[in-house]
Amino acid sequence: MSIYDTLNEQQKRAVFQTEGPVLILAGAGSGKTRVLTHRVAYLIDQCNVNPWNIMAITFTNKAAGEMRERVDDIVGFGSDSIWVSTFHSTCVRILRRYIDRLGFDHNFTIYDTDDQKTVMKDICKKLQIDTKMLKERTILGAISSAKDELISPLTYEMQAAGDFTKQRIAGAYKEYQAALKKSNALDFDDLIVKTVELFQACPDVLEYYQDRFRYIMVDEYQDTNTAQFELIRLLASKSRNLCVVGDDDQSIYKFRGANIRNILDFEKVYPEAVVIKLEQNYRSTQNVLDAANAVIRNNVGRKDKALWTDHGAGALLHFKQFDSAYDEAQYVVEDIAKKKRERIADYSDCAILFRTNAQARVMEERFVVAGIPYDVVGGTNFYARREIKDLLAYLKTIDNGRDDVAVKRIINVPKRGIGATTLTRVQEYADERNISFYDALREADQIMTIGKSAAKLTPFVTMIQTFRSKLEYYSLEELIKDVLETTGYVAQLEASDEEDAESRMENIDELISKIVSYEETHDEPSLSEFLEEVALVADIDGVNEDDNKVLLMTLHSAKGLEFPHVYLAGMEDGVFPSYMTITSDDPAEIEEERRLAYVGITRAKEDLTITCARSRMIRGETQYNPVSRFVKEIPPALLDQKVPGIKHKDFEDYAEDSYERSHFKAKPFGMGTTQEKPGIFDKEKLSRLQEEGTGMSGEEFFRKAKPGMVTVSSLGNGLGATRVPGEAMPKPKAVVTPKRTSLQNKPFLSKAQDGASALAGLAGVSKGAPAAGGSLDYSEGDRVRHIKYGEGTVLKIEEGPRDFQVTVEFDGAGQKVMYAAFAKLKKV
DNA sequence: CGTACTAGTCTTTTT
DNA sequence: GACTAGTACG
Repeated sequence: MSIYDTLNEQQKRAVFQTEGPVLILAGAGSGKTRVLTHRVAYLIDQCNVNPWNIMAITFTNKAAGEMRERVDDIVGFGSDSIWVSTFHSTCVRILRRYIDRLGFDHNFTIYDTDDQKTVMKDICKKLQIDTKMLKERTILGAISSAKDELISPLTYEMQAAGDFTKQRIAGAYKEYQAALKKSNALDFDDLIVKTVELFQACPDVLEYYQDRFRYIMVDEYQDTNTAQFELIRLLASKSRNLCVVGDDDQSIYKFRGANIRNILDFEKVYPEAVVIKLEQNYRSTQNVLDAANAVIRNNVGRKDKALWTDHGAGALLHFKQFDSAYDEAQYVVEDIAKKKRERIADYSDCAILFRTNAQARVMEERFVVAGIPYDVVGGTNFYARREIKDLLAYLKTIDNGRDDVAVKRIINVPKRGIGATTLTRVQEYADERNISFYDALREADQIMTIGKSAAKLTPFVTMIQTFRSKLEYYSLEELIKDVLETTGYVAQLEASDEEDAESRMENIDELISKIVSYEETHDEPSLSEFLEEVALVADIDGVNEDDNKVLLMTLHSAKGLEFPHVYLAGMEDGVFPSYMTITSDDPAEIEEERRLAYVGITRAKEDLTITCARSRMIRGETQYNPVSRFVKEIPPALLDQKVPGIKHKDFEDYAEDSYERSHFKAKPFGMGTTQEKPGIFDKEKLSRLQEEGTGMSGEEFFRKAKPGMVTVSSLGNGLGATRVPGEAMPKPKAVVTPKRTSLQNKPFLSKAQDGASALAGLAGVSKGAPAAGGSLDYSEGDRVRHIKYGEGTVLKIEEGPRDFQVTVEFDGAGQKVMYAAFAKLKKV
């Protein structure tokens, strides 16, 4: 009995087909990771391939980590020399070694979207581009798309002929690349592009890696863009042992340049390719799969396949529509609480998936109130928070003085009385001499134009230089603590009476512990490497499956994951599929959304609950949306509840026969423009809803909502979102919306997100002067009162680097650790 | 030079 | 609704 006996026939074929190009079309839950890991094992064990010659590429660090772990489990030796990593880290690793061939320094920095925008702003000013007409975002988006397609500034310029906007973008593109080069920086897209350029320019380097990577495997191949395709093509062109795994039905990253043709045309590029389809699903029940199959069947231009399982039909899918997003959230949270109570499921068995990050909010509020532990994946990246970016900018400056963006970010943070005029002068000086901003600072006393201000700049330079020299014998932990202290960053934060100062502190502590754990887990920790790891983390990477928490995330983040109990929330036309795609005249966009729906449905192992709301607040505007078309594409027999009969004939017809259609037919309701007609909802229901939700009487609402006032927006299919134009809906009176403060700024995937502590954050009360340095009017063993938690006993008081950390056992809320300065505990 | 306030924008999805 | 960039003011 070998480890391969547990595989099914197709999986075996995929594992044993080691030579030449292989395309594995792996449906959701068909065990592709198993195939990949067994394939690696087979190569090493049976084919005597040196682990050193094997490369596996994934899209996220999490996927890479899992793969390495599982290979470790079966191979047992040599697995650390297998190259398992993401596209981006692979490229960084190669570039760190060879980028000098392209005229960069080895310690280049990686710019995130924020940094990119800063650079682009400067460029727009320089090129006198009116950012009202042409936004930085747009330009950067265009540049990013160009890079995804390996289009250089020069080529872009040539293609821009005759198009004024494109010409402007071309100019900006050129300047942007020059600016990055000057700062010795690369953006995300550059990581791939520059590696391809390197391979094209230096055949010896390419050959080195071709000889090294004799067996290449690429996961989630449907998500590769043209640049990534080319990178892989170059690497594999010598050995041709390229095995790609993907599912065209799960291609959901077109907006990021993913080219679905890469997988659809694989056999054209590699005519000798062996194609293997994995259709047996080991994850879900047949009902879940039937639903997924029925939905995805409405797409054209896909490789035909149908998932099946021998798991049995399983439970029906649950469907529920609610009056408001609050009710929806309430239901989901209660349902999870019920499952937990009845021991049907643990918290970590449940995940809530939605289309947009913003939808997490309403859910979060309910979870906090219910006291159920949860984690939100994504949203604002931990490393994108202001205080974290500030500190990283210090580290970057110490690491690479050529990074102008970093230097300018911190030159006056904390305030050093250095103003805009001084900065402009310094920049002019730097431009004249073609030196970096930081180098200009070093010569501050030479800059005639700034006069006395030079005196403010010199201490900054001295400080940075000191950090640099200390770095020789310093640990990174010591460095960051030194930075926090010497710059006065913490002192400033403590002195500020900003509401979120406390959560900022927590974030900083979180950063320190990340640095510490980085140092602990790496043999030769370096500042550059730390900064690089930090730049390349994905939201999903931080998810810890061992925590017993409900996970909230977007459908995009959920790809590759599975949960026994899945809730698909916000299934409304206008939300999902999004308004943008419904109004778009490119039918491919709806298809991409449908693939996203397919991804969502197939995340469920046992139980799938689909919910939607009749009304929902989106960007401060209440919208009324019909049930998502994707729900209507699910055969009614698979749902435990009928998709509600909306009093609109066409709509009903559409719902009724959608399952019968092999493909989404021409829209039954006239395309597009804004039409004046009353809403499509049952008037009574809507009236009741208005009364409950907005405080307006049903009468009043309908007076405002008469035809001519209510706009059925141009959703193309006439089913649109209705709203009262130009008039913001009054706040729902029945619903308490707690102010979010520290929750918003909570450390990325913070550890203790229990209800009580989060509730304290929601109350947003912690202001006040810090007690640091002084003494406390209570001591260990004393009884104290906290504004939110009530009374408790002080267990421990520890003197931290900048404040006392007080551990209190509260009578109601349990044990908490808090900063004395913020907790404002009163002795009783 | 630093701040407090206002007006405008926005993400749909992310390495 | 929330966040941000820009401006007017001290």
